[in-house]
Amino acid sequence: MAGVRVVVVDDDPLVRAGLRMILGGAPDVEVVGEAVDGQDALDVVARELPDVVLMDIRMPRMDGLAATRRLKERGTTARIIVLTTFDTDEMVLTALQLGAAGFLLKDTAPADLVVAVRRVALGEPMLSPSVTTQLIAAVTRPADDGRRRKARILLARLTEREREVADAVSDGMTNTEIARSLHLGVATVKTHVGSVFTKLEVTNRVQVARYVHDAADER
Amino acid sequence: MAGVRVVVVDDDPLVRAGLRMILGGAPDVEVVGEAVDGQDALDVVARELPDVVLMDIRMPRMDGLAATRRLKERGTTARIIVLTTFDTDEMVLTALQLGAAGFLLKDTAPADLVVAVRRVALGEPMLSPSVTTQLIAAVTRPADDGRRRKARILLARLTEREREVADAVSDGMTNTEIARSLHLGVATVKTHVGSVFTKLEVTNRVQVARYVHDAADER
DNA sequence: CTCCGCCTCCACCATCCGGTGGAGCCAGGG
DNA sequence: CCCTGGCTCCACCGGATGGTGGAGGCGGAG
Repeated sequence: MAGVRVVVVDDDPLVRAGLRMILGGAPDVEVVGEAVDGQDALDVVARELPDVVLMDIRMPRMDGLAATRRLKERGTTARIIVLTTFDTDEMVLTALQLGAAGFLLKDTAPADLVVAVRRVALGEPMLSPSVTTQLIAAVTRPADDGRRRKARILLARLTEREREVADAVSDGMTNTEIARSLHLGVATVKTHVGSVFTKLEVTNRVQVARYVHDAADER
Repeated sequence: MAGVRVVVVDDDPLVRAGLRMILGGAPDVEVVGEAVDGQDALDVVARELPDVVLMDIRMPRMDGLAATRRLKERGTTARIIVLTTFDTDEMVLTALQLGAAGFLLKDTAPADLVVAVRRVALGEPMLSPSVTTQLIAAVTRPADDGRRRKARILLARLTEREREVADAVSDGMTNTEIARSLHLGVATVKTHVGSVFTKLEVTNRVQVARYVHDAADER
């Protein structure tokens, strides 16, 4: 194999030159093209069919995320590494959802950049540590946020039976259906539903459903 | 600084020896203790107060995930790297939610293992490529799963007004409240609620709330 | 043993819901 | 110009819901 073919996309000539120099130092990597914005990138990638694209985000005309989307829509085989100075949560998630294979900060060490290009060319992902941290936060955070905890606490005050009834209620069952399904009298169900309302401090069953769902959605 | 202090936890003596040898090759890393299972690990970590713990998952008595949870509960300052042969989605997410700083497969190259220990000691995360891939999948996937899409499609059939009413319904409001809040007659609200039921193919408002919630929870 | 909490049920009643079958108004498209 | 679809409202009805007060059984804590 002739090495990894790379296209560099950045509106700053200095950055392009720097990347060219860094990547040029690796014998198995070859920079086969440059683009100055997203629009340009579409053409260059179409012409050069590179293995990897190093894509800046902030660029005139078309930004890196939009360009990534377009490339993916066109079914490009090139793996895309997003390369930027800033790493907001939103950008990270957006880029990855668009199918970016890597997300690196511009403070990445030259050696790591080369490693990233090689790894991504092999189909592996490569993220900067802080990006990984954000990603971990993204899957960890939802595990315990505000109203979730409140819902848990309130639901914990329910007795076993009440909880069963509350679950049934939030499945959209009527009292009669619940009675049948739990082998109870309708009167009993109504009693339980009543105490659920009191304990959760609500006045109708839709609100019960909200609490149960909030407390539930385990991920 | 005297180097990174590491405790190795694995029930297999061969694995422990191997790790000791790999890490021993690095002058700035020192293996200060070993444990043969999770229970043991708690003691050793409490005694040695290491910077980093290399934790196997499959172990007798107490597995690595449980041990990680316990350590975190006790407010340990040690960063934990989970080290295992297998990487099921579930384990990865669980470990990270428990606060593991790293998740490495046992096929990791010795050099990378040392790098991981150093990076984790500095507070950065370190994941094997395949683990990173899973993590990306985990944050990308929820963007469109089964009943979510169905809910979206059904809700799309609602008119503007009906959608407003549906939202109000799933906030737990009564028809009268909705009427007031949207400056409508109660009769109108009832009409809208009726068509919402028809279009969503449900028979009561709790089920409407389910659809709206399913379609909603953007992440 | 007695009290307390939970579970089970009852009756009564006002209100809310959900279903049905209308009707008038308006804007956009054929 | 008429038809369609969305929005607004009306009346009527049976059944479901939510609120109140009460009662008996049962098991555990004091």
